[in-house]
Amino acid sequence: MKFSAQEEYGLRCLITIGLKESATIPEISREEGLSEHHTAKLLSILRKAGFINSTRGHIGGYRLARPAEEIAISGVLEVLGGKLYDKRFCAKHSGLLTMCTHVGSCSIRSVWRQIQDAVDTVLDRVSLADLLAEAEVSILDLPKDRAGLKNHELRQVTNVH
Amino acid sequence: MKFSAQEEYGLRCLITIGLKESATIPEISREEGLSEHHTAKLLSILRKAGFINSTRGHIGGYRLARPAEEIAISGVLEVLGGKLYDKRFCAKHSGLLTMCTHVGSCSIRSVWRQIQDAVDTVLDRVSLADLLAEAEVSILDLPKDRAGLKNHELRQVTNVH
DNA sequence: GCGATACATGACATAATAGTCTAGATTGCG
DNA sequence: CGCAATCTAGACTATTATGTCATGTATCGC
Repeated sequence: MKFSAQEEYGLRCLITIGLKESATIPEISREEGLSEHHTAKLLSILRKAGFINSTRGHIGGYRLARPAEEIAISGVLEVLGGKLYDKRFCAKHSGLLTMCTHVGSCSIRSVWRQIQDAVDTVLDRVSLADLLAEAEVSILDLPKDRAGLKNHELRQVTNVH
Repeated sequence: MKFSAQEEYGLRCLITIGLKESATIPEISREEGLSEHHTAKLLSILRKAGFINSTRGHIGGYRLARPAEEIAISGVLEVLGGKLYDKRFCAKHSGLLTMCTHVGSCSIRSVWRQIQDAVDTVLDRVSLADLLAEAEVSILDLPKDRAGLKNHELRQVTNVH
């Protein structure tokens, strides 16, 4: 069970846009250390899903389509990485058979569902606004705690991530 | 965020062994609808991780290395599919940079951790014994509820999976 | 209008995952 | 012993996820 790269990077891009109100691909790309093409691809997914709006042209860029409070992280992750346990799951895992052998007696399915529920419970409580608030606090805290530290020193303090 | 095929199939194989006390590759392969080679690969992972023991030769096969009560599903899934959020995660997702831009201010990391905790809480409560009990009950229930139904009828009742 | 700055899109290349196949080693039985 | 049933290991292939690239479209300011 893993988070996909698309979930990680896509969510980061969304946070960047939220923090800056408005941002262009080159800006986001620079901030997150992604190529512009890669960034464009991720933003395209977020835009098609209705989380952000785009404006073309000289002073164009992206901004949130709705207030951050109304953007649930669960929805964002679903678009970027799919549902953990979706309806097609069992159909896709019937091995060589056309039908899963466990019809009517699938004890694993219940575990998957429980996990899905637990994850949903966490995610439904978190909106983009929560993440933005957290990011802002962290940035403000930084100079106080770590003023004067070089990058390689910082790495040790924070154990990288 | 997805379950991997290896997690799904590997766990199923373990359940089959638990239910039958002892099972061979051809048996498990038949029950789960997997090729024998595929089954062998999955069992090899489970064996190396110490969940099952193997015996070669004519009357060989696999059996649980410990009582099902002592086999935590969390451990099994970790071996089959890795941790959801492990230490190398952020290092692997720094994009083109050698170091993540969010050192010291990573709001996403906290979401990933919360999800990881929620999943762990669910999984730590479940042992292989719980899954075996559930599987046995389901099998016993079947004839009562669905006696006389053909496969294609069953499919409709149970909505496949 | 035209050039600079942006976004849009789909084909392509690369890497990770999933699953197959070949060859070999071990054990029990007659 | 020699054969059949069983596990073991690792190379190979196919599929999917990731990320790049080339090309095209829209908007603004001059």
